[in-house]
Amino acid sequence: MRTRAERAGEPETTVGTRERIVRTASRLMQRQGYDGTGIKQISQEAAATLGSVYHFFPGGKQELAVEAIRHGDREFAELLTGMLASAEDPAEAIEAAAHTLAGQLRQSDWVDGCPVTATALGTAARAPDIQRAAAEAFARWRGLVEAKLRAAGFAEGDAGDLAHTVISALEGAELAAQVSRDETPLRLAGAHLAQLIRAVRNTSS
Amino acid sequence: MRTRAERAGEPETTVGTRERIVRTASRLMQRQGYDGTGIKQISQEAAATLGSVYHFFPGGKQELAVEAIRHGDREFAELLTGMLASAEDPAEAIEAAAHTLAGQLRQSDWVDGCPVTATALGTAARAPDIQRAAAEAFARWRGLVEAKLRAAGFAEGDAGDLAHTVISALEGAELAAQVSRDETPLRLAGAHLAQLIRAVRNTSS
DNA sequence: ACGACTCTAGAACGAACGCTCTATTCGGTA
DNA sequence: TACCGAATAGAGCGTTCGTTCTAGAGTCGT
Repeated sequence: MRTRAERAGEPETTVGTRERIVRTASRLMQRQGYDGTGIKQISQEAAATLGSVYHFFPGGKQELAVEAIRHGDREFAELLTGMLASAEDPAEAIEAAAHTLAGQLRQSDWVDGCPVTATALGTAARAPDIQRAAAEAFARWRGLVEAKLRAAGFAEGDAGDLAHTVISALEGAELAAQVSRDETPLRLAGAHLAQLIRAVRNTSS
Repeated sequence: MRTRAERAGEPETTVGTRERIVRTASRLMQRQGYDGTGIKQISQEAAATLGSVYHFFPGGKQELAVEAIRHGDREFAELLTGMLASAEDPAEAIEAAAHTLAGQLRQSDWVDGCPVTATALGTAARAPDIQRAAAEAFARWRGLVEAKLRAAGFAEGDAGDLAHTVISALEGAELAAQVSRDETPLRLAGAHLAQLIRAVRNTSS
């Protein structure tokens, strides 16, 4: 069922309670992790009540966390799609993506890292649902990079392998940058990934 | 003051209470994160009492977390030193390191990832001490890789830059492998890092 | 006008949290 | 032997946790 605001087709200025809860949960868990984020904090910052939270997510905190990860997944996938489209050459596009990520991370005062890592880490053993949602997110992002490489003429195997390393390296570099409060890891990862992509292109031609 | 067992020079079979607490805290926080790990759980699994924990760590949970990260730092530095010494060629050594990490991760049923990431993530904004200890760990590991590259003849700038990316990529690949419960990210990261190192060596010669 | 239903609202529950406190045991030194 | 500080031991503090519960407000078809 949709709320009045949604039915009226109002713009994003007013958003449904459920969506507000998911967005808030995603942002808070991204910053504080699963255990560091309380349901009450989520409901307060989302301007919702506990009743609403448990109405929309009868599965409780775990169900909410899964939805939060899926939200972060979609969010980053859109961002990545845009960044990959910024240049025809995949090496250039990925280096640009690294710089964009570095800028956003610095702008948030090194607080907003990967939207799924903090939530997934530490819950993997306890909550298979959360771990699975995080794995799906990684796989989706990898698929976007792979498609970009395939479109640029890379062979199927090379594209898949490179996509794995691109996502891993970006993820790790964002982590290192966040912990060190320094964008150098992301800058260097971007440059090295571009160099690696070009090296693989040359060896396979 | 040291305990009787330590003074007597007994082997690792008996270890002091303080060390036992630190090791347990490091292992638990590695798996469950900072907020997911309780002081009481640590004291129980370390076969110590709450009184002992607060006797050795009057700064409470935060002080204990800093010591836990430092412990993980030293532990991984030793592991990395050994892996880097396994081959003269740094490219081979790092690829071997990735494989070793993959094996250990799989062996722990994808539970024991990086010993500092889970603890540092989510506490960065709240606890500067913890964030600083994690940053120091990353810097130390990077220094080890840089020294290996320098010893193999890489120029200072190239070695430092590559070391950044090696640590970032290994970190991210371990994360991806843990979340996906699949060692492919670590295997590919090792192969690609070796390829990247060789490419840099050739361009600078 | 009216039941049916969705959603909002927040008090209250037991459990667990980090931490403080006092009491007790123990080994080394005077 | 007497003593002292290190270390152990755990009851209990106030707070917060995730969750449940009942009550009310808003909106629809009929």
